[in-house]
Amino acid sequence: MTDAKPTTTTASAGGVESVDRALSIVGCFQAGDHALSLTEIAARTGLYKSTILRLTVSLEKAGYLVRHQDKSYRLGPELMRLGGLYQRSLRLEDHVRPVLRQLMRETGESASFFRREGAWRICAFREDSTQAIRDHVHEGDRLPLDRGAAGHVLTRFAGQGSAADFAALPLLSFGERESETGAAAVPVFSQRDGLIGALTLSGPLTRFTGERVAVMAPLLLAAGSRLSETLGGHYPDQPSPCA
Amino acid sequence: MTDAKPTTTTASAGGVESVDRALSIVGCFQAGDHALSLTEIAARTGLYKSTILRLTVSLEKAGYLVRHQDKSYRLGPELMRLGGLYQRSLRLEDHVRPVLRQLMRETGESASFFRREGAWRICAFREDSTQAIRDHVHEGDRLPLDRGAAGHVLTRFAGQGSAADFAALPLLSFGERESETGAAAVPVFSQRDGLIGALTLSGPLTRFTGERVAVMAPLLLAAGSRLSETLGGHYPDQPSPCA
DNA sequence: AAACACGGTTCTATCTAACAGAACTTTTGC
DNA sequence: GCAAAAGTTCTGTTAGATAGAACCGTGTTT
Repeated sequence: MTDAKPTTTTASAGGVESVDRALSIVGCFQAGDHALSLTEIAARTGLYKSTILRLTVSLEKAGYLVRHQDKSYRLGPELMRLGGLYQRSLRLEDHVRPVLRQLMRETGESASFFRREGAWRICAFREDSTQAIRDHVHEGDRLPLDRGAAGHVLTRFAGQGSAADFAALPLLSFGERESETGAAAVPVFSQRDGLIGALTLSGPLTRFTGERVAVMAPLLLAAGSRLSETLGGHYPDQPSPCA
Repeated sequence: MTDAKPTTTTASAGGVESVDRALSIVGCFQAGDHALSLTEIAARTGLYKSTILRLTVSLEKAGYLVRHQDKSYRLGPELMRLGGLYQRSLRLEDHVRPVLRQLMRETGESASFFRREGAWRICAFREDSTQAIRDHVHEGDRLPLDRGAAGHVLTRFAGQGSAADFAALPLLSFGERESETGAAAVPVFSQRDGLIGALTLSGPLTRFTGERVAVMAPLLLAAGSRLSETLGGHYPDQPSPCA
């Protein structure tokens, strides 16, 4: 074994060890990586090169990795195709995307929709602000659930939320995850699934002053309420049209 | 073995069989699938349920699948994160996206950037037309290389292209891949890699008349040339600024 | 020109991980 | 309530996967 240890283990968790290893190869790619050498992958995963060579043949066949002539490995296009399948399997884009676009137009800040997945929140949809200074989150990014306005919404409204919870909306954060980023978020409900996500505005702290938040808040609340209604859910004091 | 046979085989191709199997589980999800049952996955992959149950534990741990309380499986968020990593690893978005947006604004049709990956072409970036009637391709989609204007560009200009090839631009297609879709495409070059992709306009045949194509052609050619220059490549008769 | 370092590739003895598929349990539909 | 279908558990067998040494090719240094 080379000096780094694989982070995955099947000892107590079930699963198939060689699948774990293969996916750890894919998972060792990071933002900013253009390509990785065999040696670099070995260093990052702790797997023997001979093991990697065999595992990567399967990954290449499936389109998860591409090997180039200089022997380097790059992530492959099948990941993007599957990522799009995942995003569309949520069946939310037609509802969420227009609302994000409008919020971005109205407020000038980046508008995102986060979903909870286990102990994380996933940026499922995003419309970046057109301003040069903005926070950088990408669709697909996985962020911690215990930090940021969206994380607080996804935690606090998991059980539908009380009147006091709603009265506190939008939930705000100042530099919790990224020291210079502010955010405001509200919940989104559907009829079938209850809380399905958090609608969020985010940007640099300098643009999240009290005055600016006072302007954004009613727009965000209205958008969250309207989107919930579109999906068959509703905020309190606004009965569902189906009720 | 259940009645369907797995499509992947390692008999002559190398690789690790259980990794092939695991990835065939992920790969059996199709557009329109919201969730799949264990039985449905077994039918699509030809794997025993007991085998699937073990393989999916690894896939769930890695975030590629999510198992819900009703026992169904859905694609997981890690795919979207990795898909985004792949897209950004191309290091093209900052150059390509603005050009696609402008082309879409100027022409009203969907603008895409396709890359070749083996025997396929991948839609790496896309700006959908805002018109209600438009063709439906998504970023990440994999399309055949031997059909469509973009496919012809990626084939014909692989070796830089001759003067006659450039004179024929933009390459056109009418209902080759989708019977009601028209497309026009030009190549994009970079200094380091030569042909890196095809810039494409596409839409319903009814909007790809001779007159309409005559309007689009110079806009598309200018965009392809400009984008190539931005990336250090160039079209003939337009020497590289670095030369 | 020779030696060395590094990255990538091949090979194989060993062992255990993975599978097939039966049996069992739970859920669903009639 | 019962049958069918879906999901889950179990285990004997063996073939597949690994560890890691040996080898090869390329680039650098002396």
